[in-house]
Amino acid sequence: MSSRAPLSKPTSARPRLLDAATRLVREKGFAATSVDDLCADAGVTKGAFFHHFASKEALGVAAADHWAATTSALFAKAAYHAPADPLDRVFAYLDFRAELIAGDVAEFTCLVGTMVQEVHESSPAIRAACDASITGHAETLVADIAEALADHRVEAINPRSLALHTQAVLQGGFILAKARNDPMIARQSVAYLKHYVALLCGVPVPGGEAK
Amino acid sequence: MSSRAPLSKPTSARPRLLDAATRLVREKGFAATSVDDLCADAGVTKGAFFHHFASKEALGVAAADHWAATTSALFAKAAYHAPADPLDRVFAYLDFRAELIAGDVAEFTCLVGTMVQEVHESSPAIRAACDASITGHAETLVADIAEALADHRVEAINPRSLALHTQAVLQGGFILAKARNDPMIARQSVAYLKHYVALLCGVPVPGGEAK
DNA sequence: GACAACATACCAACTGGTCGGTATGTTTTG
DNA sequence: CAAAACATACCGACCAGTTGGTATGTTGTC
Repeated sequence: MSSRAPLSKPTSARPRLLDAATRLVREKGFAATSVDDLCADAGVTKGAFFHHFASKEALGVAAADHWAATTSALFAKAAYHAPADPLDRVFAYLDFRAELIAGDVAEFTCLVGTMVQEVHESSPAIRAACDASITGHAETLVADIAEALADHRVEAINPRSLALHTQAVLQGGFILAKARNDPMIARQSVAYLKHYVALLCGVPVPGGEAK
Repeated sequence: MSSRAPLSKPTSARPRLLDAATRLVREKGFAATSVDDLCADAGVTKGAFFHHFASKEALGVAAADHWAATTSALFAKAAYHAPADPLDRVFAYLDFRAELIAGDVAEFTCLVGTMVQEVHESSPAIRAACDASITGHAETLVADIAEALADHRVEAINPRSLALHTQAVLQGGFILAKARNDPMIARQSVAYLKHYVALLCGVPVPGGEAK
């Protein structure tokens, strides 16, 4: 999608605009975030914006790609990969996701989930970039889930489908957190998902379960 | 909120604007739907719009209230209340929700879930109206869930919390359906939720479970 | 029951401001 | 000095909201 080489100095306009988009779009949504807003937040002029991005839509695609890159780096280096047992890794992943749900709503919610809800019909390019981010992240869970299910002789469940379900639960938790202005419900939904995986594999849910 | 007596003829501007909002906001989002768009779709003039609604935000609140009223009427008369056993009613509710997920994305997704994602920070009034719609619907599930859990000696689960979780799963399914442009993932998430409830209560999941 | 006083429902034209985007510069860098 | 990386100034379209009006009731009073 982008053959633009990121060889410029790190304080250049492009990365600052992507950071601004990551912040502002999660706060206000894509349509309500104007190009002027982004420029003001990033401390660049409109000329710089349209030097780096052909259109606002192109920025949306780049922001989704940027989000995919930064989140995949975050999850790649996270500690939940450490446990030797696959099921423990799945539990650790869910615990990690629950830990991330804290503070202000705009800080823990998902950029691509927010964007795709608005533009899924009007912008096929942004929709595809958001899909790639969500589906790509789900794909990183498939191996652990598949091993965990196989270890516990669970045969009726498709690992890829369950991985996508985990993302649905997270996205839904974010929406209810926004509606109720309270992160708790999102953490609780992750806890329910963890409980489901435990029941599925016939093990006690690690770390208590009062809800 | 409105002391306006609905004595006027049924083809007046107000209900047609609410219907237009229900349709257009689900397609394009709240910010991307202009007052002119709404007027054109409803076949009324801008003067009529601002006669009935003080602002675009006021229409958003009214649309959320209208959504709460129409959906609660739909669910109140649905057949899933028929089974004598509470757990069967919960399963029937989830089957009903899965049945509704069909056709074009904008036809089965949730107006208030879409709206609240965009305006949760910028408009407290719309956020509260959307919260009331979601939380109010979840509340209609609490009694059946509580009875079902009690019948099967499940004590560690709070019925109200589980009711909210069902709504999170649905909202998350809608987002993934938008991202992937495919309703299947949303129906599948409801199937996972049904499976969870079955495991929780120690009964076989009714109606098969291949995923 | 006639008529003034008022209320509701709507309309066409308009306003100030903001939108995404462009044209044309100037500065920085290899 | 050439190209990339900006900055300034601007454009037409569109935005939410306002204006001053009309047509059609409804209501109170004698």
